[in-house]
Amino acid sequence: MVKKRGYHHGNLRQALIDAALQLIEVRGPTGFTLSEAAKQAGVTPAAVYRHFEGREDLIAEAARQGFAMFGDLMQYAYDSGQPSALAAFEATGRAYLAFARRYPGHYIAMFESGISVNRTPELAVASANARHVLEKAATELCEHIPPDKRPPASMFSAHIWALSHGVVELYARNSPGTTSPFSPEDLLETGIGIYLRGLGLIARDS
Amino acid sequence: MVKKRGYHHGNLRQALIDAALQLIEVRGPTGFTLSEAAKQAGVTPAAVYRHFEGREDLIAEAARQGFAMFGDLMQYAYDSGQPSALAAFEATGRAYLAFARRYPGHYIAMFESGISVNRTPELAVASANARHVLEKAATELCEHIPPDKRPPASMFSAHIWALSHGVVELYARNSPGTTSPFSPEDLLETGIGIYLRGLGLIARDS
DNA sequence: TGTACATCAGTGAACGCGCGTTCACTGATGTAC
DNA sequence: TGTACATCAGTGAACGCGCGTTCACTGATGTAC
Repeated sequence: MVKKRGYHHGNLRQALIDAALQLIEVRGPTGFTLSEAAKQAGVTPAAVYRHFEGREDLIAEAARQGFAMFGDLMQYAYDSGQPSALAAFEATGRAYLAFARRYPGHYIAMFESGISVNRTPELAVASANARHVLEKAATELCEHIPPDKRPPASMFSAHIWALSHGVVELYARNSPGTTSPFSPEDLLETGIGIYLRGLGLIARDS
Repeated sequence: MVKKRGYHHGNLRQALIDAALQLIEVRGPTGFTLSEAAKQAGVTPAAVYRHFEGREDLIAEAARQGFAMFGDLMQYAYDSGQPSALAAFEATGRAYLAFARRYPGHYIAMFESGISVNRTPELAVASANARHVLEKAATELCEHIPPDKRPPASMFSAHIWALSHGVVELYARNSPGTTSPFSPEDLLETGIGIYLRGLGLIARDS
């Protein structure tokens, strides 16, 4: 609970977003209600309308912040792997899963809340930026493949995104019944490893 | 609308399930309400309780039927590819996507509705059966890999399941903004192809 | 430094709504004789 | 074949609930003079 400064909250806008994220994380994308987020921020539901147009707008902003962090994290990981295209790519993949693990509320708001990425221009920009980081890493790595055997970079990155997302959804949630003897991190790392070997990007025995 | 036989409906139970599936497909996993499903089946909400314990129970049964069909479809595809382990495996993968495409309501009820696969014993069995088909195909294909380079079959099948699920969620929905120049079918087929090449199961140039 | 005043972030009551669920009931169906 | 009756699938009214949203308001804040 944030320390209140008397009548005015101080930073209600962000407090509402944080409350929303926590509710989404605990109760799932459906479990979020505007009223409850307001209550958790110590405020009347009506106060929300000073800062957001409504319920959807609140989720959209939470998702936007998620995409912004997501993009930054992947960008940072990408940079940390440079100048090796392979290292940069693998770091980016790991960053994907790390983000989903550390910020499940954001991840759910971004991918499972049902809000369109085109709902607001800001959200669309943040989402496109994040996508671009992964695509850049994929494009760069693609250049190490002989052109005649090279898949389109957008297909490459779509494969990796799909694999990462699938691992998160099926194995990194506490989704009951869908357990696996392997950790999501292991699954993603080995999966990407085999995939890259299939592209001839890493040696067969490494 | 099903032809009614006077006062009694005839097959209200299945009509409710079908209505639920259609609503889930159109409105998303959140959009489903018991009342609306009842209305669509031409019946009072209270009538639902003659056939189901409540809202959750209805979704669980819809998901169970989905898993049953899902398992059957993959089993059929698997059989159709025999005796080639590779052909059987690839057919099973294609069947995964085909199911998600043709029965989106079932797919959503199964994987996105938030109901636990352990909610009822019948649901758990149906889900385990479906998983088993994919694992069998993976195990069989694994045997063509030299034991020292062979990944555990459960890891293998987890990779494929994750990739398939990711492709469905990100590219096979009309999820706005997440478009790709490639069809989901292409994405999954090429993705699995590269992956299998990485395992040495198909030739590098095929 | 002190006062008047504009701004605006919050209140609290109210609304209409659709939800899931319950209950006593009714009337169609099918079976025993 | 006809009748009495048990079964049970549906009705319809009612419930309490929490939701998102609106509105006129109030009182804290900060600025101009």
